[in-house]
Amino acid sequence: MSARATDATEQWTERAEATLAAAGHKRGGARRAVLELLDNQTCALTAVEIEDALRGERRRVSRASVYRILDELEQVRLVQRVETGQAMVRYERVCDHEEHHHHLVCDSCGLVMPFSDAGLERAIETLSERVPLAVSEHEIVLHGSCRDCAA
Amino acid sequence: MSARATDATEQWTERAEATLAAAGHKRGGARRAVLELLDNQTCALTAVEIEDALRGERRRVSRASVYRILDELEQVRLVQRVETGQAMVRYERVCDHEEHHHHLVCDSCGLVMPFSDAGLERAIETLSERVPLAVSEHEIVLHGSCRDCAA
DNA sequence: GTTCCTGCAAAAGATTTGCAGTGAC
DNA sequence: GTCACTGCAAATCTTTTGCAGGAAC
Repeated sequence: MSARATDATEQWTERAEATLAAAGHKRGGARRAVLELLDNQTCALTAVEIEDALRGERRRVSRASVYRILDELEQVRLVQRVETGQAMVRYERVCDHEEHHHHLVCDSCGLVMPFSDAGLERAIETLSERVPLAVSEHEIVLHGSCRDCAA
Repeated sequence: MSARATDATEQWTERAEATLAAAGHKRGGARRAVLELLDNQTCALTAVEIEDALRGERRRVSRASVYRILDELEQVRLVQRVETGQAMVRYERVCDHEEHHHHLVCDSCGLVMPFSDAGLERAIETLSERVPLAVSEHEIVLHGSCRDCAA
């Protein structure tokens, strides 16, 4: 299932540790666990989901550490926030070589799915040059009902 | 400055009260004050900003009421949430006859500005038919530095 | 040995809820 | 008179911070 656990993606964890080391950080077990978990996700997770997943799979990591680690990673652009209007912020890794994507949110059951669209990216790019803001990032969220909930 | 205080927009407050009445609500001073305030905004406000603005301009409204009123208004689609990644949710009125718009957020100073783009809307519309979600709404936020902060 | 990493407990901030009194119909 | 509206205070939930011990370099 997890098509992400390949050489190409293992590199993200490695790259992350290298980037952090270059920024003067030391290695640590909690952060390593968070990195490996994020590296195997297909979509964005909340801090609580990360904490729960780690408790089951790898090693227990305190919630405070999860937030601190996510914050560090966000600052060096290894992860990005995703605001889905669900009261909690979601986070996912950023992969240069991977297609930029956005999110679909089912307002009934809370399901979050990724999607990408070249036409949309083009429109955003063109537009970015016409607005009174030096655009560095953009976030697009489509809300609605997923197939299960719409049925 | 406030180009919104026209007949066309006054109608929003009226329409809102009518919609609420039809849904079985009674009128109330706090809600009226919130409606009138929202009707005169050019962009989205947070609950705290609404509370502060009302304390100065019209009448004091408790924060709990602000949240309750915004929630009611959101449910009947008279206002919509705007997630700008600033820890607090923003709200703005929904106007059928008005151009659909999205938001620019300056990550340095927190400034929020509206913008709209027909090409972008077209791209979203086309795309909406190809995703595994019955899309009811979409939200687009561009992040970056505003002119003052970029200087 | 110094500096970063981590967990725990407490704090902070936004939003929600319970309850009682007031107002609309 | 009944049911909705509102304010206040308390509760809840997410996220942040202070502190102390342990680990990395």
